[in-house]
Amino acid sequence: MNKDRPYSALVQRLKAAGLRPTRQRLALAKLLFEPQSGGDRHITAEQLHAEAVAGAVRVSLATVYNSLHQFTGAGLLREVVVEPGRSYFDTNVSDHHHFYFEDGGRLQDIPGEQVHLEGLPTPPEGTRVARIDVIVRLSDGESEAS
Amino acid sequence: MNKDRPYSALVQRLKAAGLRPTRQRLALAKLLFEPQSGGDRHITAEQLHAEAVAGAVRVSLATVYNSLHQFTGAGLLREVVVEPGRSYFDTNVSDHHHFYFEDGGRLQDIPGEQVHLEGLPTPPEGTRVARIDVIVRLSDGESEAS
DNA sequence: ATTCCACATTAGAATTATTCTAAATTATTG
DNA sequence: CAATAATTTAGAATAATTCTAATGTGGAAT
Repeated sequence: MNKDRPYSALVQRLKAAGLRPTRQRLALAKLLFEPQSGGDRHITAEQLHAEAVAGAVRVSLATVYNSLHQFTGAGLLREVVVEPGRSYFDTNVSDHHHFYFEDGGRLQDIPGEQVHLEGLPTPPEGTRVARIDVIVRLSDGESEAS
Repeated sequence: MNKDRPYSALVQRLKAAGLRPTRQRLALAKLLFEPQSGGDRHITAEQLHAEAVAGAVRVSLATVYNSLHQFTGAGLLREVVVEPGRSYFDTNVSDHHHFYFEDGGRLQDIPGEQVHLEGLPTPPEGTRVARIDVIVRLSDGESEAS
């Protein structure tokens, strides 16, 4: 009784991205993009896999990795690298930046509109700017200047 | 005939950092910080280990990792994370940013003075900004706007 | 509907970067 | 020079991710 109504919006998104709307991709997309379960999220492959398993979705870790990379390639996700040996995937693909809480390893979005970056040199000949990442690393402790 | 004159400047740097100037730390520091061999460098543990071995320095990979982390903790190096699963160590610890060439995986410094970042929100209560990383990711191909 | 086939999924092995462990070595201090 | 504590080391262990080869599945064509 929940097999008959496909999540049409998600199906469309996947199709538009050239990805077959398979059972597992749909389930993962739902976890990632449906507002009630997610909204803006920063999630690792392991975490998403755990969520899927907890939600009675049968999907392998390999498929979670495959899907995350395919979604990223299709512009549905953005990969954020903050620490060596662990990748976060961000469901917010609009232009924005991040706070990173070093104690705890959590990420938080900083809207892109309010931040202005000036004085960057022009990229070398033959290259173009694919993306600019700004990561503000935070530690526990009050800032010193009063 | 090169054992008697210690690289006093490096010895001092290590001592000042609370690290014993051992044979291997000294050799690694030389590779990292001596202008002729290095200057501003972005290097991985594996690369540094290979250089050491090539230079007839007997040092284990574990010690290279240990030393890199100790140097980083002491403020002699800065760790730069650009891609999952690989850490670069930057011998330039002054305030600056990076170009990252996605095709090829190379890093290049962008001097900090010329870049201005405005409109960042104040960090949440109880935290302070440890560092701000700006990574401009470059792909091959000319920028589209003429 | 059934068949077919390219695309997807999977379990488990393999790989890669890094960290850990416990023993051997070495720098420093007395 | 001996004692002590820090350091180094080889190799095992871990962690995240990717690969592989076999099996399963979506959807177009019949």
